[in-house]
Amino acid sequence: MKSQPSSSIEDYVKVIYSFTEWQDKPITSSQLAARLGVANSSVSEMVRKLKDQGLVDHRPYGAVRLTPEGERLALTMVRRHRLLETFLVQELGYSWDEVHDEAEQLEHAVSDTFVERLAEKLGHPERDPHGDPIPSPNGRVEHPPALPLGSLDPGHEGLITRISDDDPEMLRYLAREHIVLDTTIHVVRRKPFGGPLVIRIGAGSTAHEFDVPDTIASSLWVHTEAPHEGCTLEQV
Amino acid sequence: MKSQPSSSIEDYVKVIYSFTEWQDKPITSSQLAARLGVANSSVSEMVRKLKDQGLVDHRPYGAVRLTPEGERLALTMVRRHRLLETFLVQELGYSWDEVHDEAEQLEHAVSDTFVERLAEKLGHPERDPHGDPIPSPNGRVEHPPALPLGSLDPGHEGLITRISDDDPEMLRYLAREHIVLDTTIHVVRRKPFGGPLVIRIGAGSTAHEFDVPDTIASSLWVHTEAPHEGCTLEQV
DNA sequence: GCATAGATTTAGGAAGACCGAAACCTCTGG
DNA sequence: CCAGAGGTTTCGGTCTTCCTAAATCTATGC
Ligand SMILES: [Mn+2]
Ligand SMILES: [Mn+2]
Ligand SMILES: [Mn+2]
Ligand SMILES: [Mn+2]
Repeated sequence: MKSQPSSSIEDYVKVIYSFTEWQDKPITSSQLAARLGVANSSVSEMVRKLKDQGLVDHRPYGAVRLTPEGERLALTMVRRHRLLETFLVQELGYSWDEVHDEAEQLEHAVSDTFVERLAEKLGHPERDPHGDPIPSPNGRVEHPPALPLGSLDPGHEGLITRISDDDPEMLRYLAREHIVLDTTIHVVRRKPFGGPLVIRIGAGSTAHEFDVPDTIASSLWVHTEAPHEGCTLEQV
Repeated sequence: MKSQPSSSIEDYVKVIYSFTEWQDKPITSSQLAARLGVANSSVSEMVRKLKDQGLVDHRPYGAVRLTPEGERLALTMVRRHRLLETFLVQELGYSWDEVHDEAEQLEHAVSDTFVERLAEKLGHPERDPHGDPIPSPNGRVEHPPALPLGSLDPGHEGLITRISDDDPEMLRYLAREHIVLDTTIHVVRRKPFGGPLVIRIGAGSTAHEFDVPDTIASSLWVHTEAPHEGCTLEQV
Protein backbone atom coordinates (compact mmCIF):
# COMPACT_ATOMS: atom_id res chain seq x y z
CA MET A 1 0.00 0.00 0.00
CA LYS A 2 1.81 3.13 -1.06
CA SER A 3 0.54 6.54 -0.02
CA GLN A 4 -0.21 8.63 -3.04
CA PRO A 5 2.36 11.34 -3.67
CA SER A 6 1.93 14.84 -2.27
CA SER A 7 1.42 17.63 -4.72
CA SER A 8 4.96 18.85 -4.03
CA ILE A 9 6.33 15.52 -5.06
CA GLU A 10 4.17 15.54 -8.17
CA ASP A 11 5.57 18.93 -9.15
CA TYR A 12 9.20 17.93 -8.50
CA VAL A 13 8.88 14.85 -10.63
CA LYS A 14 7.08 16.73 -13.38
CA VAL A 15 9.77 19.40 -13.53
CA ILE A 16 12.52 16.81 -13.62
CA TYR A 17 10.78 15.12 -16.50
CA SER A 18 10.06 18.29 -18.45
CA PHE A 19 13.65 19.38 -18.28
CA THR A 20 14.73 16.52 -20.51
CA GLU A 21 11.71 16.57 -22.77
CA TRP A 22 13.25 18.70 -25.53
CA GLN A 23 16.96 18.18 -24.87
CA ASP A 24 18.80 15.54 -22.96
CA LYS A 25 20.93 16.93 -20.19
CA PRO A 26 19.59 15.83 -16.79
CA ILE A 27 18.57 18.55 -14.37
CA THR A 28 20.77 19.76 -11.50
CA SER A 29 19.72 20.73 -7.99
CA SER A 30 19.87 24.43 -8.57
CA GLN A 31 18.01 24.27 -11.87
CA LEU A 32 15.31 22.32 -10.12
CA ALA A 33 15.22 24.90 -7.36
CA ALA A 34 14.97 27.73 -9.87
CA ARG A 35 12.11 26.12 -11.77
CA LEU A 36 10.19 25.29 -8.64
CA GLY A 37 10.85 28.62 -7.01
CA VAL A 38 12.28 27.11 -3.84
CA ALA A 39 15.67 27.29 -2.12
CA ASN A 40 18.46 24.90 -3.04
CA SER A 41 18.36 23.46 0.42
CA SER A 42 14.73 22.52 -0.01
CA VAL A 43 15.59 20.64 -3.16
CA SER A 44 18.39 18.68 -1.50
CA GLU A 45 16.00 17.55 1.15
CA MET A 46 13.22 16.65 -1.23
CA VAL A 47 15.53 14.84 -3.61
CA ARG A 48 16.59 12.61 -0.75
CA LYS A 49 12.94 11.82 -0.14
CA LEU A 50 12.29 11.15 -3.81
CA LYS A 51 15.25 8.82 -3.83
CA ASP A 52 14.01 6.99 -0.74
CA GLN A 53 10.73 6.49 -2.52
CA GLY A 54 12.45 5.14 -5.59
CA LEU A 55 11.35 7.95 -7.86
CA VAL A 56 14.79 9.33 -8.76
CA ASP A 57 18.40 8.29 -9.03
CA HIS A 58 20.82 10.67 -7.42
CA ARG A 59 24.24 10.69 -5.91
CA PRO A 60 25.45 13.64 -3.86
CA TYR A 61 26.56 16.53 -6.05
CA GLY A 62 25.25 14.79 -9.13
CA ALA A 63 22.33 15.47 -11.42
CA VAL A 64 18.85 14.15 -10.75
CA ARG A 65 17.35 11.50 -13.02
CA LEU A 66 13.97 9.82 -12.90
CA THR A 67 13.72 6.09 -12.32
CA PRO A 68 11.22 4.21 -14.49
CA GLU A 69 8.73 4.58 -11.66
CA GLY A 70 9.42 8.29 -11.36
CA GLU A 71 8.93 8.66 -15.07
CA ARG A 72 5.60 6.86 -14.86
CA LEU A 73 4.43 9.32 -12.24
CA ALA A 74 5.78 12.25 -14.25
CA LEU A 75 3.95 11.13 -17.34
CA THR A 76 0.62 10.87 -15.52
CA MET A 77 1.12 14.38 -14.25
CA VAL A 78 2.08 15.68 -17.68
CA ARG A 79 -0.97 13.99 -19.15
CA ARG A 80 -3.17 15.62 -16.55
CA HIS A 81 -1.64 19.02 -17.03
CA ARG A 82 -1.97 19.02 -20.79
CA LEU A 83 -5.45 17.60 -20.88
CA LEU A 84 -6.53 20.22 -18.38
CA GLU A 85 -4.98 22.99 -20.45
CA THR A 86 -6.79 21.68 -23.49
CA PHE A 87 -10.04 21.58 -21.58
CA LEU A 88 -9.64 25.13 -20.34
CA VAL A 89 -9.11 26.41 -23.86
CA GLN A 90 -11.67 24.30 -25.66
CA GLU A 91 -14.46 24.21 -23.15
CA LEU A 92 -14.09 27.23 -20.92
CA GLY A 93 -12.83 29.78 -23.39
CA TYR A 94 -9.47 30.42 -21.78
CA SER A 95 -6.77 31.83 -24.01
CA TRP A 96 -3.53 29.92 -24.28
CA ASP A 97 -1.60 32.28 -22.07
CA GLU A 98 -4.04 31.83 -19.16
CA VAL A 99 -4.16 28.08 -18.85
CA HIS A 100 -0.82 27.11 -17.40
CA ASP A 101 -1.24 28.40 -13.86
CA GLU A 102 -4.76 27.08 -13.55
CA ALA A 103 -3.69 23.63 -14.75
CA GLU A 104 -0.74 23.72 -12.38
CA GLN A 105 -3.20 23.66 -9.48
CA LEU A 106 -5.89 21.46 -10.94
CA GLU A 107 -3.49 18.67 -11.91
CA HIS A 108 -3.10 17.81 -8.22
CA ALA A 109 -6.80 17.81 -7.43
CA VAL A 110 -8.33 15.68 -10.16
CA SER A 111 -8.82 11.93 -9.90
CA ASP A 112 -7.86 9.37 -12.52
CA THR A 113 -11.53 8.95 -13.27
CA PHE A 114 -11.86 12.66 -13.91
CA VAL A 115 -8.90 12.68 -16.24
CA GLU A 116 -10.16 9.80 -18.33
CA ARG A 117 -13.70 11.17 -18.60
CA LEU A 118 -12.25 14.50 -19.59
CA ALA A 119 -10.07 12.89 -22.25
CA GLU A 120 -13.15 11.14 -23.54
CA LYS A 121 -15.13 14.36 -23.71
CA LEU A 122 -12.31 16.16 -25.48
CA GLY A 123 -12.01 13.36 -28.02
CA HIS A 124 -8.61 12.12 -26.85
CA PRO A 125 -6.55 15.05 -28.11
CA GLU A 126 -2.91 14.41 -28.90
CA ARG A 127 -1.54 17.90 -28.35
CA ASP A 128 -2.19 20.61 -25.80
CA PRO A 129 -2.81 24.25 -26.77
CA HIS A 130 0.94 24.89 -26.97
CA GLY A 131 1.63 21.90 -29.16
CA ASP A 132 3.01 19.70 -26.41
CA PRO A 133 2.16 16.04 -26.93
CA ILE A 134 -0.25 14.45 -24.45
CA PRO A 135 0.99 11.14 -23.06
CA SER A 136 -1.42 8.20 -23.22
CA PRO A 137 -2.93 6.86 -19.99
CA ASN A 138 -0.28 4.15 -19.88
CA GLY A 139 2.56 6.60 -20.29
CA ARG A 140 3.43 6.63 -23.97
CA VAL A 141 4.36 9.88 -25.66
CA GLU A 142 5.46 10.62 -29.11
CA HIS A 143 7.47 13.75 -29.68
CA PRO A 144 6.96 15.04 -33.18
CA PRO A 145 10.26 15.69 -34.96
CA ALA A 146 10.64 19.42 -34.52
CA LEU A 147 13.59 21.72 -34.01
CA PRO A 148 13.94 24.99 -32.13
CA LEU A 149 13.62 27.86 -34.56
CA GLY A 150 16.92 29.17 -33.26
CA SER A 151 18.75 26.14 -34.59
CA LEU A 152 17.47 26.54 -38.14
CA ASP A 153 19.56 28.05 -40.92
CA PRO A 154 18.13 30.62 -43.32
CA GLY A 155 16.18 29.04 -46.12
CA HIS A 156 14.41 26.46 -44.02
CA GLU A 157 10.68 26.47 -43.67
CA GLY A 158 8.14 24.45 -41.79
CA LEU A 159 5.14 24.41 -39.50
CA ILE A 160 5.20 25.74 -35.98
CA THR A 161 4.37 22.67 -33.92
CA ARG A 162 5.21 23.79 -30.43
CA ILE A 163 5.49 27.02 -28.50
CA SER A 164 6.94 26.98 -25.01
CA ASP A 165 4.33 28.07 -22.49
CA ASP A 166 6.81 29.32 -19.92
CA ASP A 167 6.02 32.97 -20.42
CA PRO A 168 2.36 34.03 -20.74
CA GLU A 169 3.47 37.52 -21.76
CA MET A 170 5.31 36.07 -24.72
CA LEU A 171 2.31 33.96 -25.67
CA ARG A 172 0.10 37.02 -25.77
CA TYR A 173 2.64 38.83 -27.87
CA LEU A 174 2.95 35.96 -30.32
CA ALA A 175 -0.82 35.64 -30.64
CA ARG A 176 -1.06 39.35 -31.48
CA GLU A 177 1.51 38.79 -34.20
CA HIS A 178 -0.45 35.80 -35.56
CA ILE A 179 2.30 33.42 -34.60
CA VAL A 180 0.28 30.42 -33.52
CA LEU A 181 0.35 26.66 -33.78
CA ASP A 182 0.44 25.18 -37.28
CA THR A 183 1.43 28.42 -38.98
CA THR A 184 3.91 28.17 -41.80
CA ILE A 185 7.18 29.82 -40.94
CA HIS A 186 10.09 30.57 -43.23
CA VAL A 187 13.57 31.47 -42.01
CA VAL A 188 14.63 34.37 -44.23
CA ARG A 189 18.00 35.36 -42.86
CA ARG A 190 19.89 36.32 -39.75
CA LYS A 191 20.79 39.95 -39.36
CA PRO A 192 24.53 40.40 -38.83
CA PHE A 193 26.47 40.73 -35.58
CA GLY A 194 24.22 38.38 -33.59
CA GLY A 195 21.15 40.34 -34.59
CA PRO A 196 17.67 38.84 -34.68
CA LEU A 197 16.48 36.18 -37.05
CA VAL A 198 14.17 37.36 -39.80
CA ILE A 199 11.26 35.08 -40.56
CA ARG A 200 8.25 35.13 -42.85
CA ILE A 201 4.98 34.06 -41.27
CA GLY A 202 2.00 32.66 -43.15
CA ALA A 203 1.65 32.22 -46.87
CA GLY A 204 0.19 34.16 -49.75
CA SER A 205 -1.39 37.55 -49.12
CA THR A 206 -1.37 37.35 -45.32
CA ALA A 207 2.34 36.67 -45.17
CA HIS A 208 4.53 39.14 -43.35
CA GLU A 209 8.08 39.37 -42.19
CA PHE A 210 9.10 39.52 -38.61
CA ASP A 211 12.21 39.98 -36.47
CA VAL A 212 12.66 37.23 -33.91
CA PRO A 213 14.88 37.85 -30.89
CA ASP A 214 16.76 34.84 -29.52
CA THR A 215 14.46 34.38 -26.54
CA ILE A 216 11.58 33.78 -28.91
CA ALA A 217 13.62 31.77 -31.37
CA SER A 218 14.39 29.22 -28.69
CA SER A 219 10.74 28.97 -27.67
CA LEU A 220 9.36 28.12 -31.11
CA TRP A 221 9.68 24.57 -32.42
CA VAL A 222 9.43 24.07 -36.12
CA HIS A 223 8.68 20.92 -38.05
CA THR A 224 10.63 21.24 -41.28
CA GLU A 225 9.16 19.09 -44.03
CA ALA A 226 12.60 18.92 -45.55
CA PRO A 227 15.37 21.45 -45.99
CA HIS A 228 14.03 24.13 -48.30
CA GLU A 229 15.07 23.64 -51.95
CA GLY A 230 16.93 26.86 -52.35
CA CYS A 231 19.18 26.24 -49.44
CA THR A 232 20.70 22.90 -50.21
CA LEU A 233 23.78 24.66 -51.48
CA GLU A 234 24.35 26.57 -48.27
CA GLN A 235 24.10 23.30 -46.38
CA VAL A 236 27.24 21.93 -47.94
CA MET B 1 -2.89 42.07 1.86
CA LYS B 2 -4.46 38.98 3.31
CA SER B 3 -3.09 35.58 2.43
CA GLN B 4 -5.76 33.47 0.82
CA PRO B 5 -7.10 30.77 3.10
CA SER B 6 -5.60 27.27 3.14
CA SER B 7 -7.78 24.43 1.97
CA SER B 8 -8.16 23.28 5.57
CA ILE B 9 -9.58 26.61 6.53
CA GLU B 10 -11.90 26.52 3.55
CA ASP B 11 -13.24 23.15 4.63
CA TYR B 12 -13.72 24.17 8.25
CA VAL B 13 -15.68 27.24 7.26
CA LYS B 14 -17.76 25.32 4.76
CA VAL B 15 -18.69 22.67 7.31
CA ILE B 16 -19.61 25.31 9.88
CA TYR B 17 -21.85 26.95 7.32
CA SER B 18 -23.46 23.76 6.10
CA PHE B 19 -24.38 22.69 9.60
CA THR B 20 -26.83 25.54 9.90
CA GLU B 21 -28.07 25.46 6.37
CA TRP B 22 -31.16 23.33 7.02
CA GLN B 23 -31.68 23.89 10.76
CA ASP B 24 -30.41 26.57 13.03
CA LYS B 25 -28.38 25.23 15.92
CA PRO B 26 -24.77 26.36 15.64
CA ILE B 27 -22.13 23.63 15.43
CA THR B 28 -20.06 22.46 18.40
CA SER B 29 -16.40 21.51 18.45
CA SER B 30 -16.98 17.80 18.48
CA GLN B 31 -19.57 17.91 15.72
CA LEU B 32 -17.09 19.86 13.66
CA ALA B 33 -14.43 17.30 14.43
CA ALA B 34 -16.71 14.43 13.47
CA ARG B 35 -17.67 16.00 10.15
CA LEU B 36 -14.11 16.86 9.27
CA GLY B 37 -12.76 13.54 10.43
CA VAL B 38 -10.15 15.09 12.71
CA ALA B 39 -9.53 14.97 16.47
CA ASN B 40 -11.30 17.39 18.79
CA SER B 41 -8.00 18.91 19.75
CA SER B 42 -7.30 19.75 16.13
CA VAL B 43 -10.57 21.63 16.00
CA SER B 44 -9.85 23.61 19.15
CA GLU B 45 -6.61 24.73 17.67
CA MET B 46 -8.01 25.58 14.28
CA VAL B 47 -10.98 27.40 15.74
CA ARG B 48 -8.59 29.67 17.58
CA LYS B 49 -6.91 30.42 14.28
CA LEU B 50 -10.20 31.05 12.53
CA LYS B 51 -11.14 33.41 15.33
CA ASP B 52 -7.82 35.25 15.05
CA GLN B 53 -8.54 35.70 11.37
CA GLY B 54 -11.99 37.04 12.06
CA LEU B 55 -13.81 34.20 10.37
CA VAL B 56 -15.69 32.84 13.39
CA ASP B 57 -17.05 33.92 16.75
CA HIS B 58 -16.23 31.60 19.57
CA ARG B 59 -15.82 31.61 23.32
CA PRO B 60 -14.22 28.70 25.11
CA TYR B 61 -16.61 25.78 25.53
CA GLY B 62 -19.17 27.48 23.33
CA ALA B 63 -20.49 26.75 19.86
CA VAL B 64 -18.78 28.05 16.73
CA ARG B 65 -20.50 30.67 14.60
CA LEU B 66 -19.40 32.31 11.38
CA THR B 67 -18.78 36.02 11.27
CA PRO B 68 -20.11 37.86 8.21
CA GLU B 69 -16.65 37.51 6.70
CA GLY B 70 -16.57 33.81 7.50
CA GLU B 71 -19.96 33.39 5.91
CA ARG B 72 -18.76 35.16 2.79
CA LEU B 73 -15.90 32.71 2.48
CA ALA B 74 -18.20 29.77 3.21
CA LEU B 75 -20.64 30.83 0.51
CA THR B 76 -17.85 31.12 -2.03
CA MET B 77 -16.80 27.58 -1.21
CA VAL B 78 -20.35 26.27 -1.29
CA ARG B 79 -20.86 27.90 -4.67
CA ARG B 80 -17.70 26.29 -5.97
CA HIS B 81 -18.57 22.91 -4.61
CA ARG B 82 -22.07 22.85 -6.02
CA LEU B 83 -21.14 24.22 -9.41
CA LEU B 84 -18.42 21.62 -9.66
CA GLU B 85 -20.85 18.85 -8.77
CA THR B 86 -23.21 20.12 -11.42
CA PHE B 87 -20.41 20.21 -13.95
CA LEU B 88 -19.33 16.67 -13.17
CA VAL B 89 -22.86 15.37 -13.69
CA GLN B 90 -23.82 17.45 -16.69
CA GLU B 91 -20.58 17.53 -18.61
CA LEU B 92 -18.55 14.54 -17.55
CA GLY B 93 -21.27 11.97 -17.06
CA TYR B 94 -20.73 11.37 -13.35
CA SER B 95 -23.65 9.97 -11.41
CA TRP B 96 -24.93 11.92 -8.42
CA ASP B 97 -23.34 9.60 -5.91
CA GLU B 98 -19.86 10.04 -7.36
CA VAL B 99 -19.55 13.79 -7.44
CA HIS B 100 -19.16 14.79 -3.85
CA ASP B 101 -15.64 13.54 -3.16
CA GLU B 102 -14.30 14.82 -6.44
CA ALA B 103 -15.79 18.28 -5.81
CA GLU B 104 -14.39 18.23 -2.30
CA GLN B 105 -10.89 18.30 -3.78
CA LEU B 106 -11.50 20.46 -6.80
CA GLU B 107 -13.16 23.26 -4.84
CA HIS B 108 -9.75 24.17 -3.39
CA ALA B 109 -7.91 24.13 -6.68
CA VAL B 110 -10.08 26.24 -8.97
CA SER B 111 -9.71 29.99 -9.41
CA ASP B 112 -12.51 32.52 -9.30
CA THR B 113 -12.14 32.90 -13.03
CA PHE B 114 -12.61 29.19 -13.50
CA VAL B 115 -15.73 29.16 -11.37
CA GLU B 116 -17.36 32.01 -13.23
CA ARG B 117 -16.55 30.61 -16.65
CA LEU B 118 -17.91 27.28 -15.55
CA ALA B 119 -21.12 28.88 -14.27
CA GLU B 120 -21.43 30.60 -17.62
CA LYS B 121 -21.00 27.37 -19.52
CA LEU B 122 -23.52 25.56 -17.33
CA GLY B 123 -26.05 28.34 -17.85
CA HIS B 124 -25.96 29.64 -14.28
CA PRO B 125 -27.72 26.72 -12.64
CA GLU B 126 -29.60 27.41 -9.41
CA ARG B 127 -29.45 23.93 -7.89
CA ASP B 128 -26.82 21.23 -7.74
CA PRO B 129 -27.53 17.58 -8.60
CA HIS B 130 -28.86 16.98 -5.08
CA GLY B 131 -31.17 19.98 -5.10
CA ASP B 132 -28.95 22.19 -2.98
CA PRO B 133 -29.19 25.83 -3.98
CA ILE B 134 -26.12 27.41 -5.55
CA PRO B 135 -25.17 30.76 -4.00
CA SER B 136 -24.64 33.66 -6.39
CA PRO B 137 -21.11 35.01 -6.88
CA ASN B 138 -21.83 37.76 -4.36
CA GLY B 139 -23.03 35.34 -1.73
CA ARG B 140 -26.80 35.31 -1.99
CA VAL B 141 -28.66 32.03 -1.59
CA GLU B 142 -32.32 31.28 -1.56
CA HIS B 143 -33.41 28.16 0.23
CA PRO B 144 -36.61 26.85 -1.28
CA PRO B 145 -39.28 26.27 1.36
CA ALA B 146 -38.97 22.53 1.91
CA LEU B 147 -39.34 20.27 4.92
CA PRO B 148 -37.65 17.00 5.81
CA LEU B 149 -39.86 14.11 4.82
CA GLY B 150 -39.61 12.83 8.38
CA SER B 151 -41.40 15.89 9.72
CA LEU B 152 -44.43 15.48 7.45
CA ASP B 153 -47.68 14.01 8.66
CA PRO B 154 -49.54 11.42 6.59
CA GLY B 155 -51.69 12.96 3.90
CA HIS B 156 -49.13 15.52 2.80
CA GLU B 157 -47.72 15.45 -0.66
CA GLY B 158 -45.16 17.45 -2.57
CA LEU B 159 -42.09 17.44 -4.75
CA ILE B 160 -38.71 16.13 -3.65
CA THR B 161 -36.51 19.20 -3.89
CA ARG B 162 -33.44 18.09 -2.03
CA ILE B 163 -31.67 14.88 -1.17
CA SER B 164 -28.78 14.96 1.27
CA ASP B 165 -25.59 13.89 -0.47
CA ASP B 166 -23.89 12.65 2.69
CA ASP B 167 -24.11 8.98 1.82
CA PRO B 168 -23.31 7.85 -1.74
CA GLU B 169 -24.62 4.39 -0.93
CA MET B 170 -28.00 5.84 -0.09
CA LEU B 171 -28.01 7.92 -3.26
CA ARG B 172 -27.43 4.82 -5.36
CA TYR B 173 -30.21 3.03 -3.52
CA LEU B 174 -32.63 5.91 -4.00
CA ALA B 175 -31.83 6.18 -7.69
CA ARG B 176 -32.55 2.47 -8.14
CA GLU B 177 -35.92 3.04 -6.48
CA HIS B 178 -36.64 6.00 -8.79
CA ILE B 179 -36.53 8.42 -5.92
CA VAL B 180 -34.90 11.40 -7.56
CA LEU B 181 -35.17 15.16 -7.61
CA ASP B 182 -38.56 16.62 -8.58
CA THR B 183 -40.46 13.39 -8.09
CA THR B 184 -43.92 13.66 -6.55
CA ILE B 185 -44.05 12.06 -3.15
CA HIS B 186 -47.09 11.35 -1.04
CA VAL B 187 -46.95 10.48 2.65
CA VAL B 188 -49.38 7.60 3.06
CA ARG B 189 -49.08 6.65 6.71
CA ARG B 190 -46.65 5.74 9.43
CA LYS B 191 -46.54 2.13 10.48
CA PRO B 192 -47.13 1.77 14.21
CA PHE B 193 -44.56 1.52 17.02
CA GLY B 194 -42.02 3.80 15.38
CA GLY B 195 -42.10 1.77 12.21
CA PRO B 196 -41.15 3.21 8.85
CA LEU B 197 -43.06 5.85 6.96
CA VAL B 198 -45.00 4.62 3.96
CA ILE B 199 -44.88 6.87 0.92
CA ARG B 200 -46.16 6.75 -2.61
CA ILE B 201 -43.71 7.76 -5.29
CA GLY B 202 -44.65 9.13 -8.70
CA ALA B 203 -48.11 9.57 -10.13
CA GLY B 204 -50.43 7.60 -12.39
CA SER B 205 -49.37 4.21 -13.63
CA THR B 206 -45.75 4.42 -12.53
CA ALA B 207 -46.68 5.11 -8.92
CA HIS B 208 -45.54 2.68 -6.30
CA GLU B 209 -45.50 2.52 -2.53
CA PHE B 210 -42.39 2.39 -0.51
CA ASP B 211 -41.27 1.99 3.11
CA VAL B 212 -38.94 4.75 4.24
CA PRO B 213 -36.70 4.18 7.25
CA ASP B 214 -35.96 7.22 9.41
CA THR B 215 -32.44 7.65 8.07
CA ILE B 216 -33.83 8.20 4.62
CA ALA B 217 -36.82 10.21 5.84
CA SER B 218 -34.49 12.79 7.32
CA SER B 219 -32.43 13.00 4.13
CA LEU B 220 -35.29 13.83 1.77
CA TRP B 221 -36.64 17.37 1.66
CA VAL B 222 -40.11 17.87 0.32
CA HIS B 223 -41.72 21.00 -1.00
CA THR B 224 -45.40 20.69 -0.06
CA GLU B 225 -47.59 22.86 -2.26
CA ALA B 226 -50.07 23.08 0.58
CA PRO B 227 -51.33 20.56 3.10
CA HIS B 228 -53.17 17.88 1.13
CA GLU B 229 -56.95 18.40 1.02
CA GLY B 230 -57.94 15.17 2.68
CA CYS B 231 -55.84 15.79 5.72
CA THR B 232 -57.01 19.15 6.90
CA LEU B 233 -59.20 17.40 9.44
CA GLU B 234 -56.32 15.50 10.97
CA GLN B 235 -54.46 18.77 11.26
CA VAL B 236 -56.88 20.17 13.85
C1' DG C 1 -26.32 22.33 45.53
C1' DC C 2 -23.01 19.70 43.73
C1' DA C 3 -20.57 15.55 41.94
C1' DT C 4 -19.23 13.83 37.99
C1' DA C 5 -19.82 12.23 32.99
C1' DG C 6 -18.89 14.12 28.97
C1' DA C 7 -17.32 17.84 26.15
C1' DT C 8 -13.53 20.93 25.41
C1' DT C 9 -9.07 22.79 25.72
C1' DT C 10 -4.10 22.54 26.68
C1' DA C 11 0.37 20.28 26.47
C1' DG C 12 3.71 18.00 24.04
C1' DG C 13 4.94 15.93 19.71
C1' DA C 14 5.15 14.34 14.76
C1' DA C 15 5.38 14.96 9.80
C1' DG C 16 5.79 17.63 5.64
C1' DA C 17 7.44 21.47 3.24
C1' DC C 18 10.00 25.28 3.39
C1' DC C 19 14.05 28.81 4.63
C1' DG C 20 18.95 31.19 5.53
C1' DA C 21 23.50 30.41 6.84
C1' DA C 22 27.31 27.51 7.39
C1' DA C 23 29.95 23.65 5.94
C1' DC C 24 31.33 21.06 2.35
C1' DC C 25 32.57 19.16 -2.29
C1' DT C 26 34.02 19.58 -7.30
C1' DC C 27 36.08 21.14 -10.97
C1' DT C 28 38.29 24.49 -13.52
C1' DG C 29 41.80 28.09 -14.55
C1' DG C 30 46.01 29.63 -13.85
C1' DC D 1 48.50 20.51 -9.72
C1' DC D 2 45.81 22.66 -6.63
C1' DA D 3 43.12 26.86 -4.88
C1' DG D 4 39.31 28.98 -4.95
C1' DA D 5 34.47 29.93 -6.91
C1' DG D 6 30.45 28.26 -7.16
C1' DG D 7 27.24 24.56 -6.72
C1' DT D 8 25.38 21.33 -3.12
C1' DT D 9 24.32 19.61 1.22
C1' DT D 10 23.79 20.00 6.22
C1' DC D 11 22.12 22.35 10.23
C1' DG D 12 18.98 24.56 12.98
C1' DG D 13 14.55 26.74 12.62
C1' DT D 14 9.66 28.11 11.13
C1' DC D 15 4.91 27.22 9.88
C1' DT D 16 0.88 24.31 9.23
C1' DT D 17 -1.98 20.63 10.37
C1' DC D 18 -2.79 16.85 12.74
C1' DC D 19 -2.35 13.48 16.83
C1' DT D 20 -2.74 11.36 21.95
C1' DA D 21 -3.00 12.11 26.63
C1' DA D 22 -3.78 15.04 30.40
C1' DA D 23 -6.08 18.86 32.43
C1' DT D 24 -10.08 21.48 32.79
C1' DC D 25 -14.64 23.12 32.39
C1' DT D 26 -19.99 22.59 32.01
C1' DA D 27 -24.18 21.05 32.77
C1' DT D 28 -27.27 17.44 34.35
C1' DG D 29 -29.35 14.35 37.55
C1' DC D 30 -29.94 13.43 41.95
MN1 LIG E 1 1.60 24.02 -19.34
MN1 LIG F 1 1.46 21.71 -10.13
MN1 LIG G 1 -12.95 20.31 0.39
MN1 LIG H 1 -24.30 18.38 -3.44
